[in-house]
Parts: sequence; C-alpha cells; structure tokens
Amino acid sequence: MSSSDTEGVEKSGTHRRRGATLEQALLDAVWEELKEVGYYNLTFDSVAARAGTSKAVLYRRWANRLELTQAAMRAHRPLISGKTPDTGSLRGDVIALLEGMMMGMNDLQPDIVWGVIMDAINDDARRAYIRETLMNDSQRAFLQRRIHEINVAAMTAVLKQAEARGEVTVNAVPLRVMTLPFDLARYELLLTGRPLTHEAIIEMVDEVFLPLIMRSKPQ
Amino acid sequence: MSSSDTEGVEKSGTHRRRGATLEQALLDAVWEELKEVGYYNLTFDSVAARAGTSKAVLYRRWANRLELTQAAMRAHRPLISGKTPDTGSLRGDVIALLEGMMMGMNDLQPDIVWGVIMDAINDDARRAYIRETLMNDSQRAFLQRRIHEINVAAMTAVLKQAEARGEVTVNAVPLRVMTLPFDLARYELLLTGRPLTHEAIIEMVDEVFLPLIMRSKPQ
DNA sequence: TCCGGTAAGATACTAGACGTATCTTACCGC
DNA sequence: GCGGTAAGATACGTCTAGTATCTTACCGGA
Repeated sequence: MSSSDTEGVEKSGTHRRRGATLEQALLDAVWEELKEVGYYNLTFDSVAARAGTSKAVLYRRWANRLELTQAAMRAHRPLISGKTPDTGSLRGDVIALLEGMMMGMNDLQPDIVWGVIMDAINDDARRAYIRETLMNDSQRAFLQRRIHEINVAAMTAVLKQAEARGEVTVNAVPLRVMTLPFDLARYELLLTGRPLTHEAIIEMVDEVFLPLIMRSKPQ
Repeated sequence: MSSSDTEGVEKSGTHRRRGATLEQALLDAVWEELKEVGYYNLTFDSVAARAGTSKAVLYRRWANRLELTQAAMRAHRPLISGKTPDTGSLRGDVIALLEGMMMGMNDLQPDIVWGVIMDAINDDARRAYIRETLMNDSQRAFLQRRIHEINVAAMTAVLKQAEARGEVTVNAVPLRVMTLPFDLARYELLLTGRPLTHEAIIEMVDEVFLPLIMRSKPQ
C-alpha cells in the first residue's frame, strides 16, 4: 500500500509534497476523515494513511486531535466576518446574528460539534483554571471572557443601531441579557449536536430575547 | 502486591467481599479515585487496584467509565428529592429549585462535571440519534425530552403554586421560558465546570426569568 | 552546478488503557 | 456437605498516542 492506491490522493511514485501544498493536502485529509468517521474515531494514523504520509508529518504541525481538527475547520470554514448586520430592525439583526453563528454547521456530524466544543472547553478551561489560580482573581475567568467578548461586541453594535432607531436604551440591558441568545443557541447546539433551525431561532428571539429587551424601551 | 498493602482498604488475607458490601467498597473506590485524579484519568485498572480487586469485578457491573462514575455519583449524592419547594413566592421557589440543582456539586473537580455531562450527552444523544432516524419523527428528540421533562415538571409545579397565589398565569408561559433557568444554569455549569454561585442564581432569576414571567401576570 | 540543511516519509517501538477470557477458589444457599 | 455462582488473579490482544530513528527528496544559496 505504499505507492499508488491511497484513496483519491495523487502521490505518484517518488514525488514529495512540501509547504502549502502538503499542508492543504493534510487538512483535506482531516476534513474527509472527519466527515467519514467523526471526531472521536479520527486518529492520527487514519489521517496520515488517508493523506498518504506518516504520523510524524502531522505531529510536526499539530500536537493533538483538537488542534488538528480546529486547523481543518479553520481551513474549510473561515469564521464569519465580524460585520454587523443591518436589516432595519433589532429583531432582524439579532436573527441575522444567530443565523450567522449557525451558518455552515450543517454538513457536520453531531459528534464533531460535540467533540470540538468539548475538547476546546476542557483545553481552554484548563488553561483558564491555571491562570485563575496563579494570577490574582481581579480578572474574570479567562474562558468566560474569551467566549463572551465577541458576542458582547456584536450584540452591542446591533443594540446601538437599535438605539439610534429609538427601539431601545442600550445601557439598560444587563450583560446577561445581551449574551442570552448566544448562550441559548450554544447550549442547544451542544445538547443536540445540530445547529438551530430557523424556527427555533425565531422562537427564541420572539419569546425570550425581545420581550426582555423591550423592558428597556425608551419612553 | 497481592496481599496486604493496597491503600486503606481492609482486605485481609483470604476474606472475600460480596454483594452490597463489595458494591459499596467499589463505589467508594470510584469516588476516591474521582476526587483524586478526576474523570478523564480514572481507569478501571486504577479503581480496581484501589478497591483491592480486579477489573473483571467492575466490568461485571458497569460497562464503561460513564456508567461507573454515574453509579458512584448516584451512591454518594442521591438526586435531589422531587419535592416542590414552597417558599411563599415564585421568586423564592425558583431560586430554591436552582440551588437544589447545584447542591452538592462543590466538592467535585471541574473535569468530573464536564466529563460526566459530556459523556452523558454523547451517550444519550447517540441513542437519540438512532431512534430519531429509525422512528418517524413525530416524536421530539429523545434527549431533549429526557433532559427537559423533569425540569418542566418541577417548574410547572412551582408555577401552579404561583398561579394559586395570583402571581402568574401558567398557560401563558412558553415552554422555552419554563426551562430557561435550568438551561442557563446547565450551560454555565458546562462552560465553567463549576456550580453557579448564589449571586449568579439571583441575578439570573431577577434579570431574566422573572421579567419574562411577569409578562404573563393575570390582570 | 553542486552542496548542505531541512523536512518528508517510512518504520519501529514504548506505554497506557480497553475489554475479554480463563482459571482457581471462597462463599452462600439449599 | 454439595454445587452453583461470582470474587479475585492473571494474561492476553488490540488500539491509539506519542516518540524516535533513519533514509532520501527537495530547495535555496554560493
């Protein structure tokens, strides 16, 4: 099996891939493997075999399955642009934010979502735990900040627009409420391993978020 | 190492434990091991060694680490009684429910919480996934139901009391709102690996849950 | 055009954990 | 006291992680 028949990879005879070409081939192999066997069954050996190379080449770049998978995800699904949606209403904007968050998560098996999120949480949190215990605790948990800060920023921007339209008073909105849609969405994603449906997003916005926000309507 | 010196376990010479005695000793060993090395480093070998027995004895009872750990948790932390709190106000009752949910989770390492929750989710969800795809989907996802049903029941009971006091109209409360406090609590638990503080619970109830509920005040 | 460093690719190996199987022997109920 | 059951010991086979070593292709610089 050393020469010609490893999946769809062109690795003819004695040619040796390098640099970006190789890297891309590796990440492609990871991606294929992910789609085929899922996260928990993805091994360095299987990826190496599929890519027509050896584990060492992988280990030279990524230390473990999480890093490997994250790299592949990053390569195959660039993060959503930070652009603030502007649909003309707060409701529309928040829905757009959530849709954006879920975008491109449909072709993944549930266990990839679980695995990655879980390993990431463990990984980050372990680091956070160390930081927290070594540093003074005047700073909030690293994990919390890291996960929330981008959401808070996005929501703040959207709320500012709404304030400009006279829909709401921003500084009357508690932090916990600002991140609520994201937290709920992430929770449900974690629970079901599947992205939220459009209907679920609408429901969440109309039944939970907007009612809360509308308490802080300017009078 | 076959006779006398395995940790603090009394396993003198030729005595052979049986039934409930043995079972308790096994679960104690699991518990100790959990506290010492955490969930991900807990192995059947290490537990067996600590209990002064062999893996086979464990495997005869529990199929994997999750089952083993859940059994130990069940033994050492019986689930909160299903009793409905009655503090005289909806606010107090909901806080009591959440406190109860968090109760007894303080002496655990974060990774135990993560591990158990995660393995449980994976396990349940895998089953759910199979069910869902094999059966018609007139029924909701098994996982959702299973996790939510007990919360919905508890919350319904508390809301009924509140209705009797004239605080709220139960059937005006969407399901999503009913489970909201539990979902948020569980999410935060998952994220931080630590039970919510009393302050966080209060905040959540006052800033999120009650405002939503109070929309459905009877007039 | 050669030459030397770097990394690709192959292979082998250790270590840990899972899960299974087998065997002896203590205990318990009848 | 006898026989079935399960405790406890031990030994595997397998899988995966991660490391180490070695050869050799490639690339860039002189």
